[in-house]
Amino acid sequence: MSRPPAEPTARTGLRELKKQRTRRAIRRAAYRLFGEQGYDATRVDQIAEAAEVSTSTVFRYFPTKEDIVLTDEDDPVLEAALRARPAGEPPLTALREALRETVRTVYASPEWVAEVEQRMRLVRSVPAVRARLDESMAATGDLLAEVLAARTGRSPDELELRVFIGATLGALREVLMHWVARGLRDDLMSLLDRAMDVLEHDLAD
Amino acid sequence: MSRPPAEPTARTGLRELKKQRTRRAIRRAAYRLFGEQGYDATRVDQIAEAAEVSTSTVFRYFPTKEDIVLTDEDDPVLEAALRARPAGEPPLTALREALRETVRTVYASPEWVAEVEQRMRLVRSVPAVRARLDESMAATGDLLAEVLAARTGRSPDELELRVFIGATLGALREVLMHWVARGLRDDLMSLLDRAMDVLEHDLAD
DNA sequence: TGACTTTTGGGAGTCACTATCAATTCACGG
DNA sequence: CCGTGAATTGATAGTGACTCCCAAAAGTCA
Repeated sequence: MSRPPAEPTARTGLRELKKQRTRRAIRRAAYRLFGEQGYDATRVDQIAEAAEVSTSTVFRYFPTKEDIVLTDEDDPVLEAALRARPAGEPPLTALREALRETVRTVYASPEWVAEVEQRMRLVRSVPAVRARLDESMAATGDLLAEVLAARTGRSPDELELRVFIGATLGALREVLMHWVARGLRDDLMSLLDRAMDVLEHDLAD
Repeated sequence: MSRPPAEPTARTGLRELKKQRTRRAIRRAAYRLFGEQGYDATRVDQIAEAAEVSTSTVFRYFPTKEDIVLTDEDDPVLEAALRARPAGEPPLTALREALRETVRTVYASPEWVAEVEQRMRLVRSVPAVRARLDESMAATGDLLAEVLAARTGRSPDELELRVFIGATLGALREVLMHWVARGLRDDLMSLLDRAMDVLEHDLAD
């Protein structure tokens, strides 16, 4: 896994480091203020001030206020997990296992868990954030379509494939909503399993 | 089906009539301007002016600009169709038939078709409108949960039930997106059938 | 017709977000 | 270690959706 010298990810040292720091500082400040005063009552200026950057900088890092909440570093994990599934495996099994793997990965990092939980609480309470989540899930759908289409040699636009993905993501959405509605107390993996069982067996209940 | 005299829907004559007229005028003006200049380039002031009302009035009728596009009169149709299904019928069949019935109803009215098509075009091109559609589909999900829970004597919050609904609506969303992506040329009913077949058979393809 | 209620218009204000430009900070070869 | 070029930042001035508020207008009903 040696990297070529000119990676597009880690360009030049100090600059990139500071950027990541700023990004984190903004997120941290935002989460703190959201927790203290609520999402709507927190102005972007306040977040900027708390993070010790200018308002313009906040918008340079996050295109919208909702994006401060939803950064979505899970997509690459899901994609990698799905690509790692054996070629012969039926799509639903592959997707199910990839989702399980993603949950496992997230749970392996305590701070990641904390972040996800904070995020989900905002998803529940703030409609705008929820809307943004749906949008990002749609993007995830496009991504999954690409990967699954490549696996089976079909077109990523084929209706049957998209329906399959749409149904699965719709189910996943309900899992997340159910989870957060009950105060994140349930075991996410179990909820996911129950949901995927519904999809696998027969949807006719 | 005779109605009690004091319906909350049609309160008093002239007032209500004018309201409906204003509502329509705003929508008509908005659709026209959106078509001519695009959604983003159309300011709410312009819509107000074209509809010959004040800007405040526009916001009194529609809480957001996106809501001018999405009014969703289909929900009651869907609900009625679902309630009309025989009690013994398995949920997926009932929901499938209810959806078919809804599509049929919409297609029975040419102007309704025109409206839906215009709406869908904006859903495709404007992210904000699409987000609003997702939100309204979530609300539809809550509605369906109530009705289906009542049918089977279960709780509307039960995960399995919500997953079932979420998956179906996810599939429906893909149908709509597929339909609009191909310029609304396909037969919507056929697309719906193909999608429901995917859900019914096995999602494993 | 006249009192009462609902709806409307207009104005002032808030806040997320954009565009722009000068100042600062970092990268890197000499 | 220094100077030049590139990336990043901050400040400022917008824009436009949306809210609040109040006085004028219109509809309702006795």
